[in-house]
Amino acid sequence: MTTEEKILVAAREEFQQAGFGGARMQKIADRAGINKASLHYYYRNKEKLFQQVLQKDILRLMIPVSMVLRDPSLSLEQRIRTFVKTTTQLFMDQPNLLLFIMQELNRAPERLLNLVRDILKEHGLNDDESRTFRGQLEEGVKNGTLKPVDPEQYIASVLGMCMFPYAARSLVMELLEKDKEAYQNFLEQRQEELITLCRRMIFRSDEPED
Amino acid sequence: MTTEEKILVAAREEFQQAGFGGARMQKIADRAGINKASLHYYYRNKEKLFQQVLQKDILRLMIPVSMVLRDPSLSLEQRIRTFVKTTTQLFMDQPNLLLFIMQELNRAPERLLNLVRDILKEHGLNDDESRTFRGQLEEGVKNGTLKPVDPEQYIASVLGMCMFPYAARSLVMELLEKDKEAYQNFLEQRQEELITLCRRMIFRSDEPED
DNA sequence: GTCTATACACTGATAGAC
DNA sequence: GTCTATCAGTGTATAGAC
Repeated sequence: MTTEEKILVAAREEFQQAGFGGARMQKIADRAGINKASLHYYYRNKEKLFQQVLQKDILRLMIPVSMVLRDPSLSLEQRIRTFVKTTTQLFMDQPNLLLFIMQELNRAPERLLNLVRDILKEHGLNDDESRTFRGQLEEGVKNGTLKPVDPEQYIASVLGMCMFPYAARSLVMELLEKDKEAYQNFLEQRQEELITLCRRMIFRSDEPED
Repeated sequence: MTTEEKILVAAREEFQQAGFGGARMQKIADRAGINKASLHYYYRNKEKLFQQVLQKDILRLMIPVSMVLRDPSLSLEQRIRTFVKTTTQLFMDQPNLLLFIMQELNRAPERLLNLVRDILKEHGLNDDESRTFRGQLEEGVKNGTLKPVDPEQYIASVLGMCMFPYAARSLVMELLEKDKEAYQNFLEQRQEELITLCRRMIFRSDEPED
């Protein structure tokens, strides 16, 4: 692991935990096991370092998510399963990733939205709209295979169901009166249940069709 | 409006936007239209001021939410409707409230969880467990009125569906390719759709029963 | 490339006049 | 209660030796 990488890892931890304003260059240097001056040697200043970290994290979140939403090879059924699995895996691995991005996207939207758009454009190369999540939902509603639903409202719901318990971990923990261990358990069991619940909102039967 | 209140409003805006570390006492003073020294006259230091703001905001969020979850006078059907309506109204009014609390709850959980617990204890005086959201779901599943579901997983899902589009506003906006105005529209239409979707996950029919 | 030492700006907080 | 002036502490960033 190069010094450059060690710095990025250390910086990510610090930025995710403290936010840009609360993060301290000294702490990042400590975590990375180097001197504060070396930090400025690799990344000219705090802002540049932050940009690097944030860009990497946005990629880490947006690429898998937007891919699952648009991958033309997936059936509707498979897409739901894949979406649940992908997000669960991602946030089990990176517990603070989502909230960090939500935070910074909210703090300075104009600075980041162009970046996000480029990522979505570059990695969402599927131009067959009928083979996206949205397109499949639209078609299913039109021909009556699915229960009537606004595709975008449904997508937002799936996003919320999959992501919110990770982003709002402490809040949900308290509302459900669970401790850390019980909540971890809860999240692991959630995958199966999520698929069932997502299906029920649109499918006419609880039985899978493919 | 007293100076004290003006400060709290100004401080909330600044803290919500910049976080504790990024917030500047000077900016709070400017927003409140007073001098920086007066800030310290009313609230000894930054930390105290922050605590005041955060406590008020936690109350603003947790009281209505936990009340809807436990109010013994609500039927299951009514509870879903009320939950959707309450959260929608709250976040339309206070767009940054939820994300701010998620942020701070994540940044320093140990400092805030006791506060949250006290609030929940004080305002969740319903000791008839069978008349809570959880209790009603449990009973419905047991006697077959409802589709089989884990009550807590369902509650977490409803929370996510209602709250996530507000907390992750920019993220969802981009994934759905909407601008600010279109997204506002989307959120207004969402109320109706939310009730339908929440019902479908547990009720055997789309028709309301009461 | 990595260190020590230091410059420089900023911020939270206080003293004291009015 | 509200202001001006100012201090002390901290944090980013750089200079320069090795």
